[in-house]
Amino acid sequence: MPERPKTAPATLHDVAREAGVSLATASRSLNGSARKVNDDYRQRVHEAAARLDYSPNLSAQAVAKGASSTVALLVSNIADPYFSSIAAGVIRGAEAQGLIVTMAVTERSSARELQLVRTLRGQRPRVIILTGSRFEGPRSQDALVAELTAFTNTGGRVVLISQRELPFSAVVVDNYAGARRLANVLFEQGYRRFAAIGGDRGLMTSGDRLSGFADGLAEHGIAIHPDHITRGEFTRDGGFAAAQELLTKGIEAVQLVFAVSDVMAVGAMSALREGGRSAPDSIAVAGFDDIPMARDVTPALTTVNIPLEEVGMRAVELALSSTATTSDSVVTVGTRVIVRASTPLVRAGD
Amino acid sequence: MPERPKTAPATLHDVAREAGVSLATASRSLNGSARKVNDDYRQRVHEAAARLDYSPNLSAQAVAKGASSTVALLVSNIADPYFSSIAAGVIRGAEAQGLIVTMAVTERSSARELQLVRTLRGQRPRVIILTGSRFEGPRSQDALVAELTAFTNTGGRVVLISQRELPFSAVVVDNYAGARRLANVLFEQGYRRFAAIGGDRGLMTSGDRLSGFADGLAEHGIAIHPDHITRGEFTRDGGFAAAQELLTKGIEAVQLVFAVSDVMAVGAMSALREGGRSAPDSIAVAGFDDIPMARDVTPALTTVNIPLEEVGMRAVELALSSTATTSDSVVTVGTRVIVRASTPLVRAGD
DNA sequence: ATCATTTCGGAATAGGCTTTCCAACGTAGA
DNA sequence: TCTACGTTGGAAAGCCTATTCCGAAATGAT
Repeated sequence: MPERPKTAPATLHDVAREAGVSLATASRSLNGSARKVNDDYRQRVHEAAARLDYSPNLSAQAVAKGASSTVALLVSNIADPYFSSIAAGVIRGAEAQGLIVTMAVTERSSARELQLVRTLRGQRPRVIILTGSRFEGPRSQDALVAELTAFTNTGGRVVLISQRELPFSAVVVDNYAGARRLANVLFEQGYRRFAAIGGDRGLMTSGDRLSGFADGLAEHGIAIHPDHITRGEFTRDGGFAAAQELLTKGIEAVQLVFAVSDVMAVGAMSALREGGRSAPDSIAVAGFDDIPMARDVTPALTTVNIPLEEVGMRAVELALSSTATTSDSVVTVGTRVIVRASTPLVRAGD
Repeated sequence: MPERPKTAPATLHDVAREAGVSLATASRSLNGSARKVNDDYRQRVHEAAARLDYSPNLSAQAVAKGASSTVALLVSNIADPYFSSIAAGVIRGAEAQGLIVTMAVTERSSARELQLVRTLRGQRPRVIILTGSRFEGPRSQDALVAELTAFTNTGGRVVLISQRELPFSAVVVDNYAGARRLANVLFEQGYRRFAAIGGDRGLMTSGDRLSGFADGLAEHGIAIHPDHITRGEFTRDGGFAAAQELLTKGIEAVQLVFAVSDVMAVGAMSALREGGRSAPDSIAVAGFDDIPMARDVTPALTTVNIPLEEVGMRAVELALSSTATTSDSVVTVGTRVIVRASTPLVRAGD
């Protein structure tokens, strides 16, 4: 039978009184303090705590200790499978260390991102993890860097995911190499004439994947015609629109469309289908990320696997590892080309 | 140029000293206090704060005010699009109220759920939101109810999503009615012979949808043969396995498979395809939830739309609305049948 | 010009917890 | 039996902020 305190939560003070011990003893009993307390007392305190439904006030603990037990995570859009997979990894990694995750979404706005970092910093989290690729360009990030630096100066850790340009630790994906290898694999499957769908100009992830892909093709003396590269938002709808644009421009001769992310590839496949060029029969499509959904669309999507959940876990580990204390370190996770039904072998003479 | 405090974050005290005012004045200047402070002072304080990279300590504020500014959200699995869409809504709703969201994942384990509620309660969040349907059954939830009751007794708000059995406020989806309507629509499209895939027995969401569907068919004198109902985990793989089981049992005559969730339906489509019964030509498939992905699979999935993001927002609003203070209230959100390519019209005589 | 009000800065207290410091106790060694 | 030392409980200080309570200054009215 739980009590009915009606109003204020039980405090440690209440527990101490109920157990007939001092505050200090109660505190030492209920958390793993360095000092021992007599088993009799321990027990009395625990019983009293149970009786009062006591739950330690984490905020008060944070104030007293000067360190909270949270990890702050910023994502562009939690409903996007790319980010939600990373978030799952972050949550798992944090939990392994007994930390709680607080999350905020930036909606891909730098202004919001800055604002959120400001707010989140107030939580005094142990770590702030930023995902979602930044825009290139010199000055655009100054305020953010200043804010993050202030945070690290006071003992906080910052980890960037998939972003190496800012002076902080990072978990990065070798987008360039992955895309390059993808291009090679596709060439070997017989593809020769390509189109590409990128993210907004200046988005680094998109840029790296695009140039990796282009360089991979260049190894075989192939170039993508500039008219066959379109750009859109880094979303399903962005991919849809970009593919429509390709159709308008005319891609009759094109055999395969490479989209720089799976969500864009999925949108593109829908647009292509509506435009009468269904994959895989009329045109092939490849993506990047290997989000869970890539397996289940029809045709299943050829893509470059990133161990998304591992990326999230690694970010937490990196932040908390001692080496990260002294200097910024970068962990690179590998990628793997995954060939599925969306890019069948090209018949000779096609 | 940010300072280099090297160690401890600047405190309000530091700001006050730097600005040459009292602690009280600094506090009143930096947050929207009820009392006014002279513009000169305000300015001085703000400048000092900027100079010191001051960021208010949210934990300390929470202790001083006796109320934190966080919302705690529990989901089964954040990588599942159903939950990540709801989470997006919760985050948006919380942000509208200036609240921060902390998230934890239960992995569908009651034990973990209880444990997490205990931990989260320590945050003294304004609201705890639980998603993921509970299992039916009398006593299994006692400990959880006790914990949540202790929380509400001390002024916290609890909101359940898609769950009406526990004595707390809830945002519920009319699963029964939606499934029933779906059955009617499918009947009108000409379907007569059905199979169904459910979640684990005892999972309420699954049960409601299954019985709604069955009742909808019963209105037209149709029943599903017991052999044509299988169950699996509430995941993509669960749907895959359940569909395989259906194939084994033999569903030659079946025209349409209804899965109680879209993720299961997606898994089922894959299994059916592998088994030589591709949708929509060889068999039709319908799901429930209308996750974003439902649009993009091929064939696009007929399903019952739930405004997932709205559900999340509503949960926050409900928790914070004054009416919820006095008694537990239930908000029901409507559903809408969405017909897509996975359930084409049945040719007469088929 | 005087008195009643209002305005607003500052000192002090509260809030829940951790931790340092002190003192009392018990044990062991001589 | 006496001293030295390690244990362990308790009192109190400290963490950072909000807010109450005072008092002084400024304002307005008569």
